[in-house]
Amino acid sequence: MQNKELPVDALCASKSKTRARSFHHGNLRQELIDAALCAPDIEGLSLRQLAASLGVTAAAAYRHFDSREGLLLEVARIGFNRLRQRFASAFDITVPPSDAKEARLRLSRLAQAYLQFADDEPALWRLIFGAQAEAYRETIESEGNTDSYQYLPAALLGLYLTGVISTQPSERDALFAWSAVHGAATLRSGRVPAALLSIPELAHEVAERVIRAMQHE
Amino acid sequence: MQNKELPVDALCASKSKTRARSFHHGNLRQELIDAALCAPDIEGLSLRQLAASLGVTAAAAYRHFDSREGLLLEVARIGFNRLRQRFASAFDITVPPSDAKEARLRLSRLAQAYLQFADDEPALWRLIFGAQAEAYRETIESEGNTDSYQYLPAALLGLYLTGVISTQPSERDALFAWSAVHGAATLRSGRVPAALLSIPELAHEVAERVIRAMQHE
DNA sequence: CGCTCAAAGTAAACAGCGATAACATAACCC
DNA sequence: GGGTTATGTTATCGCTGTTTACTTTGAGCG
Repeated sequence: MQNKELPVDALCASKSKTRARSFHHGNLRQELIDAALCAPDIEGLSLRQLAASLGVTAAAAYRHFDSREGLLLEVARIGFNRLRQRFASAFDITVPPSDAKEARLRLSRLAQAYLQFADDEPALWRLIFGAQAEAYRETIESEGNTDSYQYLPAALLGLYLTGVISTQPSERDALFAWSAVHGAATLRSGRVPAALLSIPELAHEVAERVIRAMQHE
Repeated sequence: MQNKELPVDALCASKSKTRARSFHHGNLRQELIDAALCAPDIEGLSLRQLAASLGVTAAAAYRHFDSREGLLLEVARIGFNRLRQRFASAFDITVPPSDAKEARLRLSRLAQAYLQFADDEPALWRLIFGAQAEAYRETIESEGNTDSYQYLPAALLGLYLTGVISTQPSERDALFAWSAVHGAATLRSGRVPAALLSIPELAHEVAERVIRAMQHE
């Protein structure tokens, strides 16, 4: 697992590196992935066009990937990693929240990470939560990459430990919270034009509503 | 607009009608739509295979549709209509809810309609809420088919009128409710294996949580 | 009844796609 | 340097959506 991703930089702009390598491309595998990451519609991209844009034949790609789906799987892997990194930036999961205010903030920041990811990288978002999402998810989870699922339960538990909610959060609580945030991201991407709220505002609102829904009587 | 849909019958099973029409098929347009409705993956279906399954050349389909997308648009139209019919069956929008209990039930039944549609017709669900959803939605809404959007605001207003919630529901309330239900449907289809709750139970839970989230202090 | 004509099918072709096989080149290692 | 291997290319296959030109059918009408 060689994570060369580095920052979420905008290397998407630079079309050709104008390096003009003679025969061996030198870095084709990574550049195919990078180019795919930049595509406006990752699921719908053409392997031939992608290869051609790197000045290479389509067949060359098959030295590095079993199939088109194999490339997309690799891209999806990066997508999941980027989302996980955003979760990790939302709050430090290893230390408990100091007080109720911070516990609330954690949930809000988690929602914000989710929404911002969908907004910043819509193509990647559609890839990993779109039609083929299940296949990618299964494959990638089977490789042990499941720690993304820790953050939401941890955030909810923090609410309980700081007294924001009075009962221990259940799996159904987590599922509802996830539903609300995921639905908000889906609706925001495309459906609602230009959006009523900014992403931080929306994240805050969704988080507060989810918390309120957990405060039984 | 000739709505021949009729019931959501299981005509999907019958492969060939064994009618053996000589040259003119007689009903090709409708049968193409019907066959597409039965496909396990509508977005990914092949026009050639679809035509062949009806004993007809692919080019014949172009007598009835501009393109493959044109056919899918027609299928999406039916999808939106079926969803709207399910909404209409959830409650009678022309009469206000009699009491608080019925107002709550209305929201729950609306959520159930949404979830049941996603569960009963997953391919159709993916088509109208999937990758190309925006395009279909825009086209179909521009034809005036927007009354599906009345039900959720109406249900929320009913909650206000019967005193379940104390403030008039805003557009953001509706957006959150929609997010929660849509997210639940998305997560349920595929992600959560076999599901923790039955659809009516899930619908009830989501509705109650959404209501609770609207009951500010 | 027979003529006409438009509607609705066919067959053949095109470009583009993913994928494979056979071949060519370049780099690396001893 | 020479053989091996990694990594390219070219050619080809079957499939796709789509268009063109042709053919068949059925319905209207004098």
